[in-house]
Amino acid sequence: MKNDSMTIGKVATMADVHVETIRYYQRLGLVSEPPRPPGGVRHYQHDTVDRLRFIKRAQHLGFSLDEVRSLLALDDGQNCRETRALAESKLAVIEARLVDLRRMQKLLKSLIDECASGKRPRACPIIATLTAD
Amino acid sequence: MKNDSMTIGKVATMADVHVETIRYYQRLGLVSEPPRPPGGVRHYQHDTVDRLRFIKRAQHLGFSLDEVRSLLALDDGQNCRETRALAESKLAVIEARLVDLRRMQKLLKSLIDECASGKRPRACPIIATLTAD
DNA sequence: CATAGGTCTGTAGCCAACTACGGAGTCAAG
DNA sequence: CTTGACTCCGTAGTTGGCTACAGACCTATG
Repeated sequence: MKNDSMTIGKVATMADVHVETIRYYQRLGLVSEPPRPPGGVRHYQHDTVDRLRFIKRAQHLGFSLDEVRSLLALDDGQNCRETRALAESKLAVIEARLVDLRRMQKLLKSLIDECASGKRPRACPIIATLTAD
Repeated sequence: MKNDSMTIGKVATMADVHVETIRYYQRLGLVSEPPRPPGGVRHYQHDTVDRLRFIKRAQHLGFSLDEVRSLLALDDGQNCRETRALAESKLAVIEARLVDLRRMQKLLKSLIDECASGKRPRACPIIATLTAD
């Protein structure tokens, strides 16, 4: 039973961000600001919480707020052709990151195995994982 | 036929970073500074280039310089028990990121497909991809 | 109906990660 | 052996992404 009308403080708590961060995102246009009822305070719907969570997760994956903006545009966008082109370019970025992350994952796993089995003769070449073209 | 002795400018070009960035990393201890021959300039080996590339790639994957430092410690570290614990915690981080990235990838793919097949009835719920717990 | 705690607006400060610059020294091509 | 590009070292400035007030205004609760 979610109350679909919250003040900014409640939204902040639910999305685990500061109130000021929400306002900052509003200034950047990443989150929209509902109209303020004359002489009252703004009320937000639950989708604002989702949007904030999305932003935070995407940042964690290495996207800047500018990149996040264009990811969000996929959600907001109308034009199919544009949306598709954007989605394709973002997909390429994501797939490149997946490759790098999988390399790191693999390397860490083998490092842990080596350690576990007592060997580990020399320093492990973790740097080599991400230096290939 | 790589010349294994370069000045800082050459290293910067090869790693595609600014000279100042290298010095900055040296100050942070992420990259070591070879001794300066009296009245001369420092010379670097190719492994510095690798190290710089690694740092940049890792940053792109959402790791801060502090986190990068501990990844590099895996390469430099001697103690097997420590190394293993560190590797395990980094592995967990990486796997969480992989999950999020795969979600995004999947969503973008289906978005592209929908667009291609002419349908796409309503806005696509890209935000939903990363809002799940 | 008072009052504590939340909201609003604006502006200023902070931290990470660079980036730029000044002035002196070094070096290599011509 | 000059000259132009590069290095060194220190310090100051910038950008992105917040974070912290200040002072006025709302609003829920007892």
